[in-house]
Amino acid sequence: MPPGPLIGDREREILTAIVETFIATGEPVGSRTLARSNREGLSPATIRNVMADLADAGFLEQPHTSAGRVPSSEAYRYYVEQLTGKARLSNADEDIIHDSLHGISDVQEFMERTSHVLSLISKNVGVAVAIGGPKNALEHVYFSRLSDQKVLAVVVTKSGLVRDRVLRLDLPQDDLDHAARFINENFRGWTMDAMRIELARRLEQERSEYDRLMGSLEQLYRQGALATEETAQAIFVEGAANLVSGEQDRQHLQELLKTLEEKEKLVELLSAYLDAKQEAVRVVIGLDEALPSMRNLVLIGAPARVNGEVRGSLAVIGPTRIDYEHTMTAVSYIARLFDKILNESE
Amino acid sequence: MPPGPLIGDREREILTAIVETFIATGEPVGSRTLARSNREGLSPATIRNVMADLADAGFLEQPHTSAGRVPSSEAYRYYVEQLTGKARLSNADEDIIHDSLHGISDVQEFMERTSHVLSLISKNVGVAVAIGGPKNALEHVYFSRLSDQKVLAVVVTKSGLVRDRVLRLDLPQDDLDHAARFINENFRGWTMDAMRIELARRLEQERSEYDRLMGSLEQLYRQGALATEETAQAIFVEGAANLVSGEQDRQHLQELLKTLEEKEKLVELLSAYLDAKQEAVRVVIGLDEALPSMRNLVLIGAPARVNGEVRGSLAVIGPTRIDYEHTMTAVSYIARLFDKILNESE
DNA sequence: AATTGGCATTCTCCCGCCCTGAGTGCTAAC
DNA sequence: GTTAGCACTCAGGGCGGGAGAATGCCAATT
Repeated sequence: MPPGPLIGDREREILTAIVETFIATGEPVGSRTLARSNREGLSPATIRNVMADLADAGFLEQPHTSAGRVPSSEAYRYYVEQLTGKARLSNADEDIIHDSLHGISDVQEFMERTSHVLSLISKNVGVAVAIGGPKNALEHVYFSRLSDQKVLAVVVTKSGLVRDRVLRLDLPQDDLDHAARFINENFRGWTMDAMRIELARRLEQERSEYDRLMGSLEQLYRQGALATEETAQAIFVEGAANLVSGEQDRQHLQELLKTLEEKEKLVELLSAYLDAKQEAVRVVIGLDEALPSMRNLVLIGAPARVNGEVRGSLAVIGPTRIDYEHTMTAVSYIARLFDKILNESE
Repeated sequence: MPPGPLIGDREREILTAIVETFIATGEPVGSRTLARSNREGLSPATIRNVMADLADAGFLEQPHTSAGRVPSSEAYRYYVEQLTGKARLSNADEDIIHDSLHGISDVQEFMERTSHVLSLISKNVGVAVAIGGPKNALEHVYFSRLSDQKVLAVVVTKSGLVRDRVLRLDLPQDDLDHAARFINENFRGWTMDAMRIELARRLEQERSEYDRLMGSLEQLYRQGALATEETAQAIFVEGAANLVSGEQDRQHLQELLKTLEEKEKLVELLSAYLDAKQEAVRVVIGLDEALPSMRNLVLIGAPARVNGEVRGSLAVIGPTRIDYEHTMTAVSYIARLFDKILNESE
């Protein structure tokens, strides 16, 4: 091996071969197996030498002395990096995707279906989040009295997120209508953030003089009628069952499933690793840094954009032994589709 | 044993003892263990005789010759039947429940939290469904144009279910407003079912003469703006991870988790076993009749009513080895709470 | 100098074996 | 009706001994 931890052609080829056969078989791969499958006729002994080097460099690990080698996290990272990204989805997969996502017009529905589709074609866990960030533009609001104590507030944003909540509030329908009209006329098209700030300012300003409209607005505002969480509006997780076959340790499996049920944690995870700036698919290897129960799992995700604006993220969570190329292609395909489908429906 | 499959006092006592220790330990229970724990000093031999009788009657099964006995489904049914139902919830449990369900005012939110609470205190799978049946009374509807091609339709029922959907429809806001006003003025308080039937009748009647309002109504109706599914509006399942420790067979576990992800199947299951007439908690042993993947599981559920009207159902799904008394108490406690909490907020 | 063949060595996994312990069923005695 | 005793059955755990797969190293080969 040349000086330094640099990897030459031969090493690279063998490393990817190891990673690929390990992904395929799930068992530690030895020099003999490798020699057979390798197109250039290298002898097991040669390969052993290379493998020893790779092990020194931290790319391979040995479960025990007389077992084959297993790729380390570093190896997976390296492997993913040198993928061409030129792979295409099979027709069957494309059909599944199009059948499921055809004719959808709002973000939440898209995400719901997407988590399902992703879990289906990746045979792993599909995750999709619809984000209602502060930059979201207000389409309109709508208040309606349900009963003495309850008011239904519906906030619709331009991005197609609908948020309804029931408030404990006792205002007559007339006042509600006035408040809604005021907001719709003054703030349509504003970002939710800007709207809230400006509204708060005006409320402050006119606090002294009593005004019926301002009174209603204040009450509504206080009760959070206009809040759209900065974090997720909706998160969809599907295919948890697929992890059963992979994970060996019973205890661990249980923790894992518990974590997948805690939606907030997952949202954090996604937002921690998938940032708005990134363009394409990102692969995160070693999720246990963020969530200990997720050791041995990887995340393959991408932001979902419409006209460059992030509206959510989608991802597959699976074992390190996942089919990287296929999953990455699928995720990126759906991410692009997201833009296309929601664009034409707006 | 007296003639016929009748069970005497002695038999009953031993049977419940077997069921209880099996639930506690999870291992086949033998005559010796039973003799020790039994308050009246019966010898193992005597117990053996009784056990043989019980086995003949179909209440006990033997995994293999030299193992103890395991209760059959029949035994569990019998056991549940003879429970007094007088048990009270622990303070800790009551606190958890009240903390989680305090101050909730709509059905969907209640159900969401309930599934969580149930899974927490039963340490099994908590399920809760909010039903928007055809008997649901219309509160009001609301239509709003989102873009050229899209219309948001919100239907609110008296029971507090909110259903929004985005339609592909191109009507001006004015027409939408007219349509909404028409429906609200004419049909407020009608059941969704009756409303749809009557509306269809009127549309049919006035089909010949062109009317702008009727035109809009027809389009909205056609697009399903007013449909509230007869089945569930929302189903919440939580605690699937709890099944991991119980189920031994890997394959089976996987099927099980898959089934739990298929919400429709679960709704069917609940509606099949929990009928509106029943008053209190029902225990269903042997779910595999309905869903094969659910062998070895039981369902402990109850309808959730407000003022006698069914608004949903809640249940715990767990292994046959579940703590029946505790779970039944919890389910019935929350079912009663449902009535109380939603009553006072209306 | 890079490859390769050979060989001793080191492990895990699996199979068969035996033994132990728990539990039953039956029979005879109380 | 209850109990003690006893022969019998069977799963599970511990032990031992290959078989098989890999490795590491060394010496031979190109």
